[in-house]
Amino acid sequence: MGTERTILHVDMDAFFASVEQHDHPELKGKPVIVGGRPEDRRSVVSTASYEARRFGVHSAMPSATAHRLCPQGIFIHGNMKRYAEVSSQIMEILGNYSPDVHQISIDEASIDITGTELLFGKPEEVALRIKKEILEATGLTVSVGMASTKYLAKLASEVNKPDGFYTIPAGSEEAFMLSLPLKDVWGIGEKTLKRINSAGFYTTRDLHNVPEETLKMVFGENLGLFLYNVVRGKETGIMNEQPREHSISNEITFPYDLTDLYSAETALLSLSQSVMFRLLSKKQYSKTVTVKIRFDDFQTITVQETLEDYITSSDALFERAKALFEKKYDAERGIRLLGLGLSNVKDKIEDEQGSLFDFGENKRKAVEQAVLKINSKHPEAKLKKARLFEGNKK
DNA sequence: TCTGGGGTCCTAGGACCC
DNA sequence: TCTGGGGTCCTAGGACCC
Repeated sequence: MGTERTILHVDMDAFFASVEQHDHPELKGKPVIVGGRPEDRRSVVSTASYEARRFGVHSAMPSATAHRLCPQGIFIHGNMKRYAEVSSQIMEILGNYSPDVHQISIDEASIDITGTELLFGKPEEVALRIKKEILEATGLTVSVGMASTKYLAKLASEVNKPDGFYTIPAGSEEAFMLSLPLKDVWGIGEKTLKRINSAGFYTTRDLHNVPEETLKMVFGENLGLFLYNVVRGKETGIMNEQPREHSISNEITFPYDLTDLYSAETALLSLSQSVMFRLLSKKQYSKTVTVKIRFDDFQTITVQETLEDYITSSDALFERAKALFEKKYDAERGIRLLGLGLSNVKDKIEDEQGSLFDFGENKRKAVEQAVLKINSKHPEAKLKKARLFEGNKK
């Protein structure tokens, strides 16, 4: 006793679409679809309002499909800056109730309110107050789940969406999991569900009937242990630790497949710049470069390389990206997507001595940072490489 | 109607070292 | 001469999530 924790999971309802409906009241009650427009080739839905969901529209669906299902849908490109602004407003409210706020994505967070009863009152009251405060501050509804672990609180928040509140009382964690369809278990996606079904299991109870060792034998050490614990409502560790590593990447899907080397390299140059700017503006470092290529048949491959020294300029990054890309380039295959990422990103170089930059690199780095500074002060004064202009010309 | 973009984590094999 | 394990780093691919 006394070790029970109380976690609230706060999840915005149809976040991007709700922000649009709030900012533009004429959209209220209408099927709003935030994401790519149907006429944009290869674009998808980011968020659909509940009105649009009634037509079967959902996230990640091609926008053209969404348009077919819901011709009266109002398609909006979306404004990430605005969404981020509302998001931080909400996180600030949560921060008033506990120092232990874990933001999971732009529209959800969990907060540990264990032991705050004397300060703020009963947990249910805190949950309802948070809902009310967020509504007053932003005009948006959220769904809140309450349970003894982050994982279960997250599942609880899904139960009465939208504008919901649901508690999994201490002691009934296992019963809750046994009542949950397998497809709703967070962490079991399409592929894993199929795998579980092929092994002859169709419900959480089916899995519950199997000994730990058997699950590990059939599904491997990690997945086996996860399944064993999750159906018992026990801590799975899936949402707990701090991220071990960090990466920065950008990718682009072309409206029409690229077929020539020059266009592909121009795209890589542009990606090198955006990735490097993001890295530099956070004052971070990386020496691992990954190029991602998706071919016209949707086969997706990656080529990766860890360098001796940290990358300090977008030119240097571009050179490495180009070399990696050329290893896999095949003139016979169209290119649908190109991505470029840096992984194992660090905040500091632990050993400056071990990675002295040569003078040229230092100079280039200084220029790069100056450009970045100008860009962030005067976003309209976009200093771009001549080649990018050239690439944009038809 | 073909399938976005930005992430994290896991698996598995090979290299290399002890 | 032919044969160990364990640990760590790296690469490539894949699953999952919002």
